[in-house]
Amino acid sequence: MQQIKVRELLKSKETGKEFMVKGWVRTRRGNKNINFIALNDGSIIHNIQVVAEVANFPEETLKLVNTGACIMVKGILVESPAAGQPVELQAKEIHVYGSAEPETYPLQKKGHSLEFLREIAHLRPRTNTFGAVLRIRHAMAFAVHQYFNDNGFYYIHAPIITGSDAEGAGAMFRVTTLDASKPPLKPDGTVDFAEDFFGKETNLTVSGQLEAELAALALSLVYTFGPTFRAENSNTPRHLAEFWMIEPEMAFFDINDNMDLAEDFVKYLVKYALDNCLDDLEFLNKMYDNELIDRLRQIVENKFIRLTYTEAITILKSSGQTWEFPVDWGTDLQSEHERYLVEKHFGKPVILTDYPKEIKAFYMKQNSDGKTVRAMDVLFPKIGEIIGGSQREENYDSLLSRIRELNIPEKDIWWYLETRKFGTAPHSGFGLGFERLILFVTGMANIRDVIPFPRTPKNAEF
RNA sequence: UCCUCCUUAGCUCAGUUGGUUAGAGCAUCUGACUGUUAAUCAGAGGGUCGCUAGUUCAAGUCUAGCAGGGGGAGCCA
Repeated sequence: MQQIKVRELLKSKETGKEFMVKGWVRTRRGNKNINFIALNDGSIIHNIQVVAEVANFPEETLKLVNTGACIMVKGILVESPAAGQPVELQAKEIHVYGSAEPETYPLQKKGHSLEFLREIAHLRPRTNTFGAVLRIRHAMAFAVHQYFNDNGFYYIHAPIITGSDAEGAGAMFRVTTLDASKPPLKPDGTVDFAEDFFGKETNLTVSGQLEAELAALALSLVYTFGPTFRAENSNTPRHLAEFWMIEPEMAFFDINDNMDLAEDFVKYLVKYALDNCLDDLEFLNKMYDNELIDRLRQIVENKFIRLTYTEAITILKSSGQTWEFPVDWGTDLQSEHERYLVEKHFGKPVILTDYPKEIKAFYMKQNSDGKTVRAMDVLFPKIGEIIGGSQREENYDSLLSRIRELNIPEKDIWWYLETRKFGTAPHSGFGLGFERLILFVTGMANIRDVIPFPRTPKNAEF
């Protein structure tokens, strides 16, 4: 007899037929004569109700069928006489793969706080919430590849170990095989990285963008999707030390093409979730955020607002709000300013462009005004910046002079400069924080609850 | 890293101006119930009050330090 997933079984019309399911017990209840077992195998948020006539099973077997236990059930699928489920499985045979002692199993039938579940991240995938989040996370990863493949993009694997910190996106984690207690020293007393594994100082990547640019200037449309590492001491519900980032890079795209792509891409992903994960979204909508599904629909249906940094400053200055941080042309926007624009003033996602060059990265293309660059940030309600991108500076001389202005060591990125020397092309790209997308789509409030095993300052457990 | 709040039973929390034996709900265990839906009902067990030091006749309660966690800020995705 072939095993069937709960997801298929619940849809099955083949009542009267025998099936085998395997999964983990959520609850068992009942009386002397009959037991009801809610069984879940993670294939769907719903459980199959297994009905066991107590007389048909040895006492020891049913005693082990507690919350958390892993069991196999063979039984006849029947229409359920009671409300709550369309079908149920009339058990003929039950085998316990692994019991879960009720007194010590940490997950109970009742709800747990998300903070507590973070402490038992090895068991939290067994909860409804994390089942839903992890299935949605999978669906979003799949949809990312689907979208790009359908639109002629190629998936590039950017290196995870890097020898440069050219983007300056943040503090890095060093990668070394040197003995930390007695590293080889140079005559001046500093560590001699020439003796290290790669013969130079290396770190974990903070961005695959520069490598993606190299590939875009050959394959035209590319994207990366991989882990990214930032050693910043960030303790917020929106930051991780290890997270996943999606970075498309497109030759022959200007900043407007870039915005069009970003908007279309994000809407595709949200729509994909609504079309393919509605069971899980309905659960999250009910348990955590009553406006979740409405908010997702609004994203898909409405055009994003596009305005320049300069226009945003004007709106903020004339808003009549009192700010903790003053608004002035030339300073970066603070969270309170971004939130006002997205949540109060417009009430929908906003794409801000043309920031002052001083507050943006060296590789962004300068506008003819000499003051601003073709940057774009996509700001979302609740989570703030979900995408950061720009048109890239493709002119060799302009890029080089900006690199020199900022004292970026040329020897580290000679290869990046060479792409502008040989067959340069206008191009653009952006980075989408995958976990921030999942935060938005699931309605979860803390980024540690949308990745299976979060890495944050002082926490690398599991 | 800064600001702020929190830490009491397995979980979620209450605990008065410092006062004698620290409570509740859920979970667990025992019993009842012929179809339950986070089943219900009755009973029972369960505590180094985060750790350390101090103030006091007396500390869950006040003070300091440390640890862990939440929220806000910065950095950013």
